[in-house]
Amino acid sequence: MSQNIIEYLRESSINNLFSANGFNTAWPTWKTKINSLAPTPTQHQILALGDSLKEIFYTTNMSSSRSQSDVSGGGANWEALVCWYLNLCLIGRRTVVIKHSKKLIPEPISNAITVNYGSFISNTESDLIALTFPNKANYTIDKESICISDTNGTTVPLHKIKNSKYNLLPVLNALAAEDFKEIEIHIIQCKTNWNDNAQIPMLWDMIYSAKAFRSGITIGREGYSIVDAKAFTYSFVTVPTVKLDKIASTSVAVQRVRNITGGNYWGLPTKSGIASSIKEMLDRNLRTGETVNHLSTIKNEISKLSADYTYFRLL
DNA sequence: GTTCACTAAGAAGACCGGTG
DNA sequence: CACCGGTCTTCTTAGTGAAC
Repeated sequence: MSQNIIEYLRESSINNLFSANGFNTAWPTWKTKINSLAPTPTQHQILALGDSLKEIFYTTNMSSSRSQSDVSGGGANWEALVCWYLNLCLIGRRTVVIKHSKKLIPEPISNAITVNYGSFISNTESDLIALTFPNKANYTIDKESICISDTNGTTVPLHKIKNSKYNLLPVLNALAAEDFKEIEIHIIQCKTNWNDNAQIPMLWDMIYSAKAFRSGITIGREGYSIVDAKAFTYSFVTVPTVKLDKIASTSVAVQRVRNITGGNYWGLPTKSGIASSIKEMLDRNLRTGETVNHLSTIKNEISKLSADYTYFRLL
């Protein structure tokens, strides 16, 4: 089966979600809900799942007993659900959403988003990262045909020596180093509750959008910086778990995230002055790379859900 | 030299009740 | 209504040792 490096990265990203225990146990319940919302999925139904992500998320939150394990696992699960949904809407395009993992993020990218506070190197531990790759041959041809040299000029072997597994991260590192200026980086900060945590995305967005600091803080290392990437945004996605009547357009929590570069979103239909549906992020931040919109690319790929895209485990 | 499996330690994260 | 402090579990990563 021919597969380009972008779709292989997407597959690896989704498989990584299922390797986490919390997501794996929640999945059967969510899948039932998703199947009822999109029974014979059309492109419109798939995209519209974004309006119902909160509903899907809450199907595993119904039990009245609120144990500490639900609390702790909730955050990682929400991240994973958002990651799964965005990747599903991005099939066939050149954008991949990755849940933070050293195994899957190319080093030039993680170097670029690193914040140095004096000599302290703060890996932002950002939740999700969306990468849009350029329209170049290496990203569209079969991943087995890629020919790329690393930063030392050595050709990167496509497979590991012993077990012949695909050498994903080294290949990505080399590609990202060579094409860094043409790659878009979008950080997607996920939080389940809104009230308590709105400061965090606000502060990180301030840091990333600031041109200069009085002292001590710099962004990027090893020669890579977000200002050199093709685009950079920072956005916020919440469930939210707070009661909706407590959120008004005048609330501090809303004001805090209103102006961040990538926008603020939730797993509900768009509400003017408060937050947009997560599905709007696709058009706003993750649109480039194709001339047609997401509905068109999903429509083209939808028949492959039972073949090339079984790793979404939708069926 | 490379890869895998396993273990231990560290960090992240959500949420709630109390307070001014 | 915003903020703070405290709790507890899960996930990730680094490290070690064994096998090829």
